[in-house]
Amino acid sequence: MKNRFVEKLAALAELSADDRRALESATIRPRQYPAKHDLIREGDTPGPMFVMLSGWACRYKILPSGARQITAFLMPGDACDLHVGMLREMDHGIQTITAAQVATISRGEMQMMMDGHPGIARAMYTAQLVDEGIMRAWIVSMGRRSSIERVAHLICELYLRARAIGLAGDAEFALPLSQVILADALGMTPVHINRVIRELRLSGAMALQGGNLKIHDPVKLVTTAGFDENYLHRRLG
Amino acid sequence: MKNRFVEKLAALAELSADDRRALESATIRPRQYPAKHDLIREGDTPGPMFVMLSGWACRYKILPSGARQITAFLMPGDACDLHVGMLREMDHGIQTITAAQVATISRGEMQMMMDGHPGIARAMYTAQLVDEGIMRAWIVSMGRRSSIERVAHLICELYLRARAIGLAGDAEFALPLSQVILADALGMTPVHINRVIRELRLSGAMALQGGNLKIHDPVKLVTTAGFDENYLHRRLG
DNA sequence: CGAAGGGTTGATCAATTTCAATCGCGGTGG
DNA sequence: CCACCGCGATTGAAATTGATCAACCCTTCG
Repeated sequence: MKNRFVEKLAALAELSADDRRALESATIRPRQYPAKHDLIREGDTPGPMFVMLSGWACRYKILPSGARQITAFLMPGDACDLHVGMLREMDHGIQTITAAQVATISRGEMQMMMDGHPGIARAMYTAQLVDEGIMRAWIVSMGRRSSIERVAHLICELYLRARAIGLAGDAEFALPLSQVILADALGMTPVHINRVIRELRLSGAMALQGGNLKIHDPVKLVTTAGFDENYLHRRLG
Repeated sequence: MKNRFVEKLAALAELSADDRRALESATIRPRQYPAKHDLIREGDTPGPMFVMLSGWACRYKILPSGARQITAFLMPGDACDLHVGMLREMDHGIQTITAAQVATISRGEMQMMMDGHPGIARAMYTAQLVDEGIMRAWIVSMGRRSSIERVAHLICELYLRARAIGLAGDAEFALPLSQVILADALGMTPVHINRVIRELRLSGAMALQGGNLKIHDPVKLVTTAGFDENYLHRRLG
């Protein structure tokens, strides 16, 4: 059973066997959560760092109107909030989407690990930069891409992220996101998401059904998304 | 003449006199750039860290269609890309909006400064967290706020940021952003920005003219924005 | 069996973009 | 000195995207 956290960091920076052991022992005791479980809520005092070992989660914010906006998806291997303990309170919540195994690492423990393992520190900082790049890409999508481009772009991003951690097949991966969740992430209505997905299916680019996404025409998908994978900064080989 | 960088960091974490001296000497020799000057372009190899000492700049991305999306505004005191030297190439550009004084700090120098001055390290990490909070707030705005709410929300953010660095008066501050730039930041058309600004003026909430923004009715502005300043994580007095 | 959640579809409505023009102002070359 | 140019702001009208409202279907699950 692979440790997705170690896998992901190893893809971002060179890790020694010792680095890997440290990361593995820090995440040896994950907790299991059901779907739709709040790991932390807006207004809570920040606690330890979360590490997703399996399952998906999201950051989200609820507006006064009751509308929800998802600001990030967390996939296996993703850690969140390296430094967040410095803040007084959370400005958003984090909730599981599927059942998930989540490890926690205290701020002190993480600090010690990064002090003693420069490779880990490098990988964590790079992961942070990638996350920021993803946030910027989301801003670009929301601001300047049409609904069909937005959906296609998100699918491209999620496919590459899934593939980077060994969760995607050749042109297919498990995408456990309901249309409501996609709508909340992309700033659209579920109704419109549904139509856009149909349009992408009819165009032959991709198909999403039963939590499984198949990319039928990668070139078409990438061009309709205007996707440039540069921002994900994946290390070669 | 105040050093806005030191001011800003001091507002985020306790800084000793020695910390301040270190920051000041690192930014003693800023360069002057004209408006609309690219500090770094998408595709460039990342260089040193930039520190804005005066003037405004923005991060931006150009899409294949030629459309531009601004993903962040940089104001005096803002530094960018603490760790960005780890990446192979920039996934976006940074351009001055007004004439600006910009200091550069090499990655090595910054590392040494943070190693030797824990207060500086704390302040930098907190600044980073605030920047991430701002990005998330932008995503929320673009996804789930109407155009008038978006504009009002951005104005609230910029006012508080300006005030935090002593650049805002009681209910007024210099906002050197053209309607085209606001449009590129908020994912709208300049035409519509114009109408929304008029609407906000007619409602008595605020007025923007000649690069100066006056808040006539703070309560109205905040409520139409649905603004919650929590995410800016400003330290108490 | 009934209810709930997720997906799908049609019809209508509203927000925003697009297109097209005009205006004012500061700079600049003749 | 002044006509001309370019940029930013402003306004109107038409076109379009995506939201809203309202069903209906299917599957799962208590």
